[in-house]
Amino acid sequence: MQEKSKQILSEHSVSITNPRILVLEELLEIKSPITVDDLQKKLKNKVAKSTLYRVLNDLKTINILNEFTSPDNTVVVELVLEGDQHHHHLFCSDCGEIIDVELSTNFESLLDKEIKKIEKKFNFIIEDHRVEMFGQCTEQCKNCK
Amino acid sequence: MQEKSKQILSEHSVSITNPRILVLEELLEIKSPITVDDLQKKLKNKVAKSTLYRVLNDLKTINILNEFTSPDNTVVVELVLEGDQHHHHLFCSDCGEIIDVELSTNFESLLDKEIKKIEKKFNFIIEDHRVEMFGQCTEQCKNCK
DNA sequence: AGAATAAATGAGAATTATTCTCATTTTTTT
DNA sequence: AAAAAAATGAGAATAATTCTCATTTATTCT
Repeated sequence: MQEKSKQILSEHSVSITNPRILVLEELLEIKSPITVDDLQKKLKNKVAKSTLYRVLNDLKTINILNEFTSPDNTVVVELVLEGDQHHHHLFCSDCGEIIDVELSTNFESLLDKEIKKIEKKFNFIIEDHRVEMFGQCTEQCKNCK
Repeated sequence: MQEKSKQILSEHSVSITNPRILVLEELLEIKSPITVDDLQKKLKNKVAKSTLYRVLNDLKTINILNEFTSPDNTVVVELVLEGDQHHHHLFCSDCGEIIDVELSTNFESLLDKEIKKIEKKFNFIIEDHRVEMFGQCTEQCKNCK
């Protein structure tokens, strides 16, 4: 993981420093969305708070960090590497879990068509989209059991 | 608008107070998504900051306020009254405008089907969804001209 | 309608999340 | 290995939101 982290940094011409490696390792490890606060806890004492935010901004800059908010407006981050599958998110209001969800390729292409219509209608260039789904896991997710 | 605001409050058994009327009037007037900060400015001096947040929470509680975040994680609110058309949002990264977008009923029903598959797959009850689209208006929106 | 009760408000303090500052340390360049 | 450039840590500063509490406003109960 450490090697992979270094590789990612060097591929993006970002200097290789300990905090960056630690944050990347952690994000690679969990490989699912996590709140900044939880990430901070996982890195407890190893990376200063200000540095964590800076590193996250660095990762955003090189376009490998997806940032969004949970239904209660908490910021959530997720590593998205080149070649990773396009996906969406499912939020559980009971336990707070956020699950990565891939929609069928057929549906995605219909969505693309729908988006082309919207582009025309509103004279927009649309370069990205998100589908978010909200509900409750039925007691079997990691946190609920 | 004042009458409508009072009606909305009484329909939801929320006591009718001046700040609540003022906030509702403003939201009814603009009838599109607005950041809390911009809303605050529009109500300048008429409603205390703490009260504004309280009133927004009241409206959330009675389920007529939709709250989400813009791509830069700023909180945005929007009044959603019973009977209002289900819609989604289009964000312009140039001017920050947020546009309400209705997708075709045909597409929405396909999305519902897709969501049913997700419910089964992840053993979830999904009760709501959002489609967000990100791009740039091509110089003709309110703020860009 | 008027008194009594309950709820909401305003002002600012407290809290939380994030950014900024700057002296020190680490990394990169040469 | 030295010099230059960049990143870090600690905590101060800022921004967004919630909380506290004395006062005001709304509702309830004769």
